[in-house]
Amino acid sequence: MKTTTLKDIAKEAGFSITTVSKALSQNEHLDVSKKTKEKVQHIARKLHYTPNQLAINLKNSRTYTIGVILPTVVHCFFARVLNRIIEKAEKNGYLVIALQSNEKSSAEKKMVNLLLDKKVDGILISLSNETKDFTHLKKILSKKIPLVLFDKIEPSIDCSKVSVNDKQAAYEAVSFLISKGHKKIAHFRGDLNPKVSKDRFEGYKKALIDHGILYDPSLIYVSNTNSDYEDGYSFTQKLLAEHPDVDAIFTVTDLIAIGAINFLQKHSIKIPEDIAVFGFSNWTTSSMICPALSTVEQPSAMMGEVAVKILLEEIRMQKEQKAYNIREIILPAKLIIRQSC
Amino acid sequence: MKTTTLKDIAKEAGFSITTVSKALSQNEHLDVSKKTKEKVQHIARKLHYTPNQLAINLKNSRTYTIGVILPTVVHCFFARVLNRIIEKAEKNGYLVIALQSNEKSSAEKKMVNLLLDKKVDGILISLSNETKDFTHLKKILSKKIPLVLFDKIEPSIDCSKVSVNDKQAAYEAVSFLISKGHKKIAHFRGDLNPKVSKDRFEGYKKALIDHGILYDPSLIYVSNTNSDYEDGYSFTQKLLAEHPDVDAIFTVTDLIAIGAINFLQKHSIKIPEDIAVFGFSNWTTSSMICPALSTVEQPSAMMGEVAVKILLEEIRMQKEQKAYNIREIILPAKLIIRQSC
DNA sequence: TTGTAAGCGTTATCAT
DNA sequence: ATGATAACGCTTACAA
Repeated sequence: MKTTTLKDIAKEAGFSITTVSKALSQNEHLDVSKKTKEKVQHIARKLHYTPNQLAINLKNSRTYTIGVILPTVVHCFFARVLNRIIEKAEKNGYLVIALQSNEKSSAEKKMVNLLLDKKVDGILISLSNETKDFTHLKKILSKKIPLVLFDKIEPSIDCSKVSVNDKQAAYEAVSFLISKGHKKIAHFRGDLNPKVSKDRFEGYKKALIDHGILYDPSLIYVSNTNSDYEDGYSFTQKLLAEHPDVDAIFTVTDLIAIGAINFLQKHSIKIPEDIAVFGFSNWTTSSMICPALSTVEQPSAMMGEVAVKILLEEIRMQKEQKAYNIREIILPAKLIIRQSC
Repeated sequence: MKTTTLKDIAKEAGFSITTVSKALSQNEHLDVSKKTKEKVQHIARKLHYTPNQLAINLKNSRTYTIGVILPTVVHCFFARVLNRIIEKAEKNGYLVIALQSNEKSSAEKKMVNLLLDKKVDGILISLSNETKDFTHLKKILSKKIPLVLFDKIEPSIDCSKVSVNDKQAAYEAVSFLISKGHKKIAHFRGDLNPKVSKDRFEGYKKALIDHGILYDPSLIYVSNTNSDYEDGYSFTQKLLAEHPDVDAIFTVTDLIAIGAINFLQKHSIKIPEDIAVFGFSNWTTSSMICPALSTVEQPSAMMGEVAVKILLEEIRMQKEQKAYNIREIILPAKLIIRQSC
């Protein structure tokens, strides 16, 4: 069964396509007599008319679609962000095309092109760890497509950004450990590139220094594989061998922390009495293991919400040909203290 | 800077739009002289021409976009499925619009309409628990849009389906518990509606019967809130009060099992010596808690992969006006035995 | 109040 | 080998 178009309605109603279009338009001040309007609308309903979005898209050069590129959806944090992005976008009449870079810069670039081809109205990106060249982002901007970076952002790019104050959160977490009497605090950090990893590391260092504890580089272990959990486990083993007197571990992610906890438990080392553990991210898992992991709660949903909100505003401004200022939002994270410290 | 169109190239090259279109087309046997072709392609590159997909979409009535509706992305299983769907779709030139029903039937219906309006080429749905009326699915089919249901499927709908053999997996899990000597096995099940919950329950029952154990309805606890974890915890408490001699618990999801484990641990009940626990779904968490949870691994990625594969095939057939047969794939699940039993 | 015609950017058909 | 024209379905000046 062929889908009905304005033409079909026009034929049936005995009006021109134009009049039918007007009669069906939301636009109130489009002179059509009440009678015609009703007749047309009635026929439209009878024939199950739905406007062909493709045609409207072409006409308006808008798709009411936004694209999202994130490292992966199989990750609590990103899943929560995406969840809120989809919800909020839909509530505002936008659909979301989701894409995953899997931390590959090349994939990210390709996906930007796909979205540009698709003529999405705006793009949201959480950069891959690997991304060091930003021409693809500049390309988006040069086409005047609104772009908002979130979580993994790049300061040098001239677009709105939403991120979490990782450094501050790490600072607070380590300060908390210190306030509990811990003095020799190891840090299991992530690779150098992602800004978040660097920020958390710096927060750690600053907390030590501010509290008069000497920063000891040998207490730092860098995870650059993708197996956080295993790294947490093996780093702890190594750490205990190298620093038997360590009394706390602060990790860059919960997963690493959980690996650490499992090693400690397997070797009957008491948490937090012998060694305290502090994670970062508040994975679902973290509240369910025992001892439950103290960690930093990142405002994931909030991040998604703010990112779409800004993007949609920019899309609107853009459409109305108005200039808009880019915004850089830094959301606060908060400590969640459980039993592991 | 205005985006370049065929018109711009035509003007610059001194050819008609038609010729330019032909010169740029993939279609080889479209008589254009080698010289013109090269000239046109050169100019196209110079002007950074990219075809306007919107126009092509309108022309072809295709969008190379598929829609996915699932209960939520914030769930290991669905995130993994979605992950693979996105990947596989993209590899085949399709983009994915993701939508979440949050287990609301009304939302699901609305989203189907959104996707239909957007003229997606095909739709993938994992039904919400609440969905009992299927007119929205029939609407999709009546428009000849390929539809594939996965995981939460509805047998009565005439479309392809991909699901997991939940009943068989539950049967094997419970049989395993029995083989380990457990005789009084409780079951924490989910609500009645989702087919998966029913299937797992039936597998449980069948295993008991087949092994000569009397099915005792008082050992069944039904979780119909959305707080699986808490239910697992409180059900265990209740269970121990009502059946102090219970020796194993089989749960409909890992989350419930983890709730149970935490209660048992808090009350120093040994796992699996006093009570064994068997979950279902293999959440990431399950391997990280202690004792690590024995569970059923569902082939999530495989499910996503198979679902898109079938959908894309049907889209192709549909486009070529060929008839196709619907397929019903049932994927096997496998037991993962860890320390909790 | 209603209708004609042009246009969005592309491609297919049919001349030339 | 190249090009004019129509068509996809809709919107919107501009006429009538």
